[in-house]
Amino acid sequence: MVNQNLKKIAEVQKKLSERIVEKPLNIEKVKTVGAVDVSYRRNVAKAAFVLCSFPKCEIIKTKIVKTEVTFPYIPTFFFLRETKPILIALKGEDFDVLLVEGHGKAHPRGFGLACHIGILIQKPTIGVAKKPLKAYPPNSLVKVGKAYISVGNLIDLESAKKIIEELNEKGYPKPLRIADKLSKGSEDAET
DNA sequence: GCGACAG
DNA sequence: ATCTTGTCGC
Repeated sequence: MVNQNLKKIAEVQKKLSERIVEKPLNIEKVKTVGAVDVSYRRNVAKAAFVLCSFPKCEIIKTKIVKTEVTFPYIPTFFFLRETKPILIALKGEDFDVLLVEGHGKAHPRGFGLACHIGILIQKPTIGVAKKPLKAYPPNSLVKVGKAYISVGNLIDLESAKKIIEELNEKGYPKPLRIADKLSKGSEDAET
């Protein structure tokens, strides 16, 4: 029964949420910001990674990796679908803070995709989503423009908010807009 | 079965 | 997210 497994996974999420470190991040020391977004086409997940300078946000590099889709989308279990393509896209990359398309702590069990990625890579991560989930911990969510921001790992909400405000462009953080556009791009000229 | 929420 | 016709607003 899939639901029983999800119940167990939900318990794991709760347990892992205790390992999230929420602390102020010295923005003066943030020089680069990374961003990841994933799009889908049939059974292929296309993850786009964008690296930009901070706070000027000049694009330093971009990258796209394709992987096979291994899991369906299930609300509040988004990480099952996106973790693998994101980790592959991040392989070998460096940055001071990472923006993740999806919620962080603003999740029913306080452990959205941005937290999951943040625990795995042990670097500051910020969750950025277009819509809020139905339930989330009090004071875990803040809106900047059209984006819903929450803590991923190794940062607090105030620091995260400041960074997103710096990167805000047309209501959404610039590097994620670019990652979104890239991941959806139709540069299909391959074998 | 009903209810239903990131992408 | 993706697919995809039609309609509304600028």
